[in-house]
Amino acid sequence: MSTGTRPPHAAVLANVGRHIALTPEEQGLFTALLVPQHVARFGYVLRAGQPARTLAFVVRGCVRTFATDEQGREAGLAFAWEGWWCGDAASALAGRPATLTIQALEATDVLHLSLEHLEHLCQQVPKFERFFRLLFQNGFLLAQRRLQALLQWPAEERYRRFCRQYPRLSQRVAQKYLASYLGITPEFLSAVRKKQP
Amino acid sequence: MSTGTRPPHAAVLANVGRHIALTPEEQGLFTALLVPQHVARFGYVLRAGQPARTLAFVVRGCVRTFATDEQGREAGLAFAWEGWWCGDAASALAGRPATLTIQALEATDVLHLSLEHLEHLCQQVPKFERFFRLLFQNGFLLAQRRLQALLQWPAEERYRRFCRQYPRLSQRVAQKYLASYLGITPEFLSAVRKKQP
DNA sequence: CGTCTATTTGAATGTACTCAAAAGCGGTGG
DNA sequence: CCACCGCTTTTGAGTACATTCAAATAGACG
Repeated sequence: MSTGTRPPHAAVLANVGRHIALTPEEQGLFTALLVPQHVARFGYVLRAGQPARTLAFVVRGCVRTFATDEQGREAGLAFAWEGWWCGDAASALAGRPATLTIQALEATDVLHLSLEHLEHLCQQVPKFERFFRLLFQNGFLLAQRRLQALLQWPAEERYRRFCRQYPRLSQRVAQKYLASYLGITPEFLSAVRKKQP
Repeated sequence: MSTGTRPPHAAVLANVGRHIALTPEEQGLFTALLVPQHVARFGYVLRAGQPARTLAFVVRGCVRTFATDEQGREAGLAFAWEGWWCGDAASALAGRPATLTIQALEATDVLHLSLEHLEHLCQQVPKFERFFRLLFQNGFLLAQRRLQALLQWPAEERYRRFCRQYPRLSQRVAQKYLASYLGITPEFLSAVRKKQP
């Protein structure tokens, strides 16, 4: 008879388990390092200027990662929802304050893993090197596909492809955030949508 | 008294050595897996449609990696010169034919490491997991910075920043390839340059 | 020196942006 | 549960940034 409550780390263990097999002890080692955080809608998982020390796994909810330039313009870099990782890895690795902001678009629960803990973990359980290799490898591949999209397709095509690739997400987040991710203005996205419903 | 010829794998060992320390035996294991290739100017390290099985380290010369769309438009994704790695990792990992093309811009020497060998190597010498984690991590960070550039800066600004960041490279490669990398036409790059010499 | 390709130049065009205002929609409180 | 308020989306006019096409010039390499 189930209690009805899922073990709090089941989702992240499933995520890790997709790439490496862990013993129960290793699972314990790992989950002991995770720090849960609840973030209200429109709250922040990370703000530019604050110390960036962690990668965060989204257990529930949805966030967007963006960069803000001097004129206050926002460039949407990524979305992350249940089962995805987010973070300002560049700043965390360099030991510098965050340059990126991570904002919750819904009530969101995340698990933080600090980079110090990550390094420890990799030394104690070398399998984790592999996991994070695959994680960054995947992030790299996704970023490269997005580069290609920005370089060679017009806005309308980028929008259509995004909707095909992430149909759920395109319904889930407000259009202004989609526009920022696609590299266009909300007004122009609206015009694009009128043509392609 | 030196022979005047540098050991053929010195450059790649130095590159790996920046992140992990190898014993002489481990160095031997690694270099035994590398397959050298010489590519003439405007020859190809990899062509779209061919099997993509390797990552390649540039010992000498300079290459560009680009994607070609249905209309034949090229999107410059990366340059690689002495001391950098290149490859179509996405295709190689998926076991599918290359979608990217890697073209030599000068007479170039590369060392190929197949992904099968990479996996073997990681199992025999787990330190290599770490090396490739850091390699992909770095690639991810660079790709993310480029995304930000494309999303929030106009062409002129992207060009100026590129010249500041890679002054040598901006002299080394033809402008048409630079333009493709910056996401603009050669004609417009020419106009931008007239204003900012 | 001659050929071939890269770069420059200019005019016409198109794609996407800015600014302003109206319409729509959703979350919140009454 | 409904109505209101505020934010998001839509609409439209005017503009800017970047492209396309064509042709002239400059540079590189054999």
